[in-house]
Amino acid sequence: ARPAMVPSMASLLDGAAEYRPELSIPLHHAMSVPCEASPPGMGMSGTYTTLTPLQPLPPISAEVPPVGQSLSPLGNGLGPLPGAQQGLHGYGPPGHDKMLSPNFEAMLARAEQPLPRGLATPPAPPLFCGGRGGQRPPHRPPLPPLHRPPAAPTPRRSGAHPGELPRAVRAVREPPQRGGCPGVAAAARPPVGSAGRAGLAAASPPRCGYGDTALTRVGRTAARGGAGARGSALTGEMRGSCKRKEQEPSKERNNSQKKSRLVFTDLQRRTLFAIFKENKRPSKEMQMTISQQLGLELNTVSNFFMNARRRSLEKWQDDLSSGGSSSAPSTCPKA
DNA sequence: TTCCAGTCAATATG
DNA sequence: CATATTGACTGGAA
Repeated sequence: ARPAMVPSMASLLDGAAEYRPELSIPLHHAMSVPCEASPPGMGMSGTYTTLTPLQPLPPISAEVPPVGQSLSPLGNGLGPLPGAQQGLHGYGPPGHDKMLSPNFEAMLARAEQPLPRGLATPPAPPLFCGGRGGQRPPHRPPLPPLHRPPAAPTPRRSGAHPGELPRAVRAVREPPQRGGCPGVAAAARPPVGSAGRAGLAAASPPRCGYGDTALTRVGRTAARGGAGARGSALTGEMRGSCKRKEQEPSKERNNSQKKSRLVFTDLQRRTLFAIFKENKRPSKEMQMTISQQLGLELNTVSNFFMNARRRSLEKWQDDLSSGGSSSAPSTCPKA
């Protein structure tokens, strides 16, 4: 009983196939998402996630041990997601809400960049140029209240995109870690209490590229008792935000527990971006599936899309205001 | 209930 | 070390 899956989605995430020769399945090279903005010399084609329909997707489960969720691949051979939505529906029709900023592709491009690991890695161009964030960017005045640009009318709750869900999010595979760190992805979601990785992280050199992200965060993550804690556990406490900033910083901060920010693995990031590119607002079911397949929490996935939507917009506005033509360069002109 | 804007703070990068 | 990036959290609104 597999509801229609989004073919586009599946094809969407193609390109990563090469990572796993063993699984080498003819991926639909038809549309590797990112190619458009891929930086020269770096086709992301090689670094993509493969969400092909009906592909065995053991990788994730293997590399990203879901804390409590079983990432059963929705596909052949793999059991249906346990609680899950075998029948995902809700994937917006591909290309549905394309409210991407013209430059958004840069984002994808970045996401698609090959792992920096040892390879010639192009300097990752800043995606959301000007990345603003909470920290007042020295060069960037606080963004004025964003008034949604006409061009990107966010269909509030567009009733969900009646789309199909890519059964896709299934065969996500971790690119071969060039450095030889197999299964770094696992770090993305360290099993609760997986302190073991701490050592690894410690050993790893600090600056690793996205590809290494997983490792990068491990150290702290482990320290905090596992990323699993993220989200729920940390709810509130460590996150001094908005109004809560007043609270004493040291107070609820469980002493030694420094909250570590989750850093998506290359695979996760790419997959998410790829999906985002197709569907800015995946349905809940879809998000759940994605989360399961990627070994992330639903909140995380949800946050990702939320941030992506917002940031892609900001980026866009930014470009516009900068006088940049919307089709501006994928790279941040400013700065 | 979900989404968003505003923010924070951990990370990544130069 | 300074700055940029980005995942996450909060309160409020729809």
